[in-house]
Amino acid sequence: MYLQLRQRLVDWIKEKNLSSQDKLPAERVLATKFCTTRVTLRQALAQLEAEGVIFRSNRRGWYVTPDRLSYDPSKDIGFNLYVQQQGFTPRTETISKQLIGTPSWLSEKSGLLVDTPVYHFVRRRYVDERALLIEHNYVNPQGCGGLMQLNTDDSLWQLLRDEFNLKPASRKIEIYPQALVDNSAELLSVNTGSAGLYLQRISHDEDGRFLEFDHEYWLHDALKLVVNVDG
Amino acid sequence: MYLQLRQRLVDWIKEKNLSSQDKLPAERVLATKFCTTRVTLRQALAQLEAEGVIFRSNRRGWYVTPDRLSYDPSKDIGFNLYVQQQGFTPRTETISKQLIGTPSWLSEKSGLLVDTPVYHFVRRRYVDERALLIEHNYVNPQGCGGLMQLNTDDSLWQLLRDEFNLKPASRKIEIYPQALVDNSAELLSVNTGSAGLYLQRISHDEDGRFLEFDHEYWLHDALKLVVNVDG
DNA sequence: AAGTGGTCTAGACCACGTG
DNA sequence: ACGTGGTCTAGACCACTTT
Repeated sequence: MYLQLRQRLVDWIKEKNLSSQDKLPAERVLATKFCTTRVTLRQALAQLEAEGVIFRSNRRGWYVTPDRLSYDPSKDIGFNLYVQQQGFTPRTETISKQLIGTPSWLSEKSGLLVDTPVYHFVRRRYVDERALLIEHNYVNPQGCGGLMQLNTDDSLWQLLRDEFNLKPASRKIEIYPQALVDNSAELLSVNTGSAGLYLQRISHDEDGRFLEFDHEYWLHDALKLVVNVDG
Repeated sequence: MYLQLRQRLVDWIKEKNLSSQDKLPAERVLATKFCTTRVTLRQALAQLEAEGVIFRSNRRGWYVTPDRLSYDPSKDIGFNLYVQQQGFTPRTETISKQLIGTPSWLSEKSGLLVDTPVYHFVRRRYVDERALLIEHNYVNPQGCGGLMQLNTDDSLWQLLRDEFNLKPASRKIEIYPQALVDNSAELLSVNTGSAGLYLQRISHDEDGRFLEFDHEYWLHDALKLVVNVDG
């Protein structure tokens, strides 16, 4: 029954010509309109959410999902440029930036000694005013002292390249589906346990020196990764 | 409440020392044990499912999720070898193989003319007897006639390389989270709408000739993609 | 044949977002 | 202040799996 309802909802959305980011009526209204219980309706909505057709924003209601953003994590032209090239409007918020001591897990991954200073940035990125991801950057301050005083609402890599002449030569990227919980879920205004995509990237320069470690927590329906590989 | 229950379940699993692929008790038993409703229990279970802690197999019950498989889609050493290297037991089932006419969507992606013959393989891959993915391969028969008569329960790329001297020179990979529906969901014994990861790969040889197009539908909790990128 | 997971009903309360 | 989504109750039936 909820799968039939799912289909009726899809048809209804198409009929009403709802498009990207448009809001659906309240659940009780929809349940009445489609002659069903709220529970069953919510199951149909959850189905469409899983398929990426609609999304919800924390107690605010249900909306039609925009098209996925294409994203190549092996490039470093910067998020904002990427988004613009695809005809969307980007925005980045720097939530926090500080100089911290290298934690042990980062030490293992980067080779930095524990408690060595390292820059830590937390940023939230939007596309068309929908928050799509939370990004954590850990940057080796060697060679880019003063980075923290600059405006980090654009591409970090652009700053590193243009201001400090730092370029990544090799990158190791890890990607897997992971539920959004705790901080990431809160900052993205989604429920704990919402489907998400986790992306991690570690970059070294041509001398094998650690440059940057990066975590990204994306909404599950927000992006399409595109990678070109040779050889 | 269901988040507290989630935590109690985690603790209980740890206490009982349940490990990879072990079965949890029936939902009604758990609901009684933890003094709650089946509905609330199921919400806690769904939370743990989203986090990849447990998984369910079609009306059979809940099980503890094994570790993720690491997987580099830019390599072509073959699934079976990959899995073995990580200490697991692989298995591949060829569900269907046939020579079909190139459909229009594939024509656009590959450059093959519509209705030109192309090999189509559908395979199901297991790790430790858990079905993790459904794979569709479309192979350009030029240069590998007779491929369909060979055993395709191992690496296709190994066959192409060893039997036909075909090697990919460039690959374009697309990856995104996508709910498992219809055939893929059925073949993997999961409910329609279960979280999954979609992976698509198109390979050309050094002359730019189309070699192979590949779709993969993975369980969301089954893999960790690892890609190394230079430059 | 029994038990199980999947689904559904018809309510209810609460905390949060919005006006 | 109101309406909303998020959560919960205490049942029930069915189809499928397992015994």
